[in-house]
Amino acid sequence: MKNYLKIFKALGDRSRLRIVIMLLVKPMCVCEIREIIGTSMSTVSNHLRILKEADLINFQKEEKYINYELNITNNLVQEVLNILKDIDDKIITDDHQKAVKADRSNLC
Amino acid sequence: MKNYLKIFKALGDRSRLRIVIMLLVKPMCVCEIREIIGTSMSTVSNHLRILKEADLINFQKEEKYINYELNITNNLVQEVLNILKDIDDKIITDDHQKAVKADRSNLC
DNA sequence: TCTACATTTCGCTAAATATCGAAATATAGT
DNA sequence: ACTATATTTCGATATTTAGCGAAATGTAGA
Repeated sequence: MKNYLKIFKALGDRSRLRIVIMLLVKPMCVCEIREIIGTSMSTVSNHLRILKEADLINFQKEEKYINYELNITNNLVQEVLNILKDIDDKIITDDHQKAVKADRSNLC
Repeated sequence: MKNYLKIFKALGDRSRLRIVIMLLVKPMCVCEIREIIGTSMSTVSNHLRILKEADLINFQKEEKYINYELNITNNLVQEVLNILKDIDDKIITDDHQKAVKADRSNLC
């Protein structure tokens, strides 16, 4: 039950739900996510820690940056992501567009 | 996005997750749920209110009691319940057995 | 090794929330 | 209409949590 609780708790926060859905577009670094969510770096970092502990995401080093990505190797996460794909929401659409355009060389 | 957030927030609490899963067994009244969860009546009532506001459950009068039941008319709820069916957990199994045996005439 | 910079950790505050018992409400059955 | 009882609401408290800025950490590249 604990893994389910962690996932639901993680997704029960507006910022974290937005982060997970924008990672459907592509893996991103803390800087890029921060720019889209609009909170401080430390806050984003904390959200990412919680998402990681719920096993929703992973990270990978790439040059100077740490890329955060959805953990699609987890079956439960896959099922949840499948549900999230149906979300129809203006903020989510905007986030999506910003994620596509996100360019770390201009932000970080 | 709001409906998703409400559902995830509602399910991100241990007691509420247990309630939802035990309602998969059968509709139950506050008394019966209280007996299984083990908190006060008012706490259970509050959890049920939150689950109702997330559109996860409905209620129906039956004699002296109010039966709470899963709202399977909601598509999103259906998808979520489908995920929850896979939970393998001792507390959940125990709850399930207690729900089967629950007899309001001895409790309420 | 030094520097620049991406990220995390820490300490704090404000807001949200789970829980309780007591009081209020509603209603079924006499 | 009265009574018993099922349920909700209220007010209070303790815990959790989201957010911040500053300081610490880690590391890529010069």
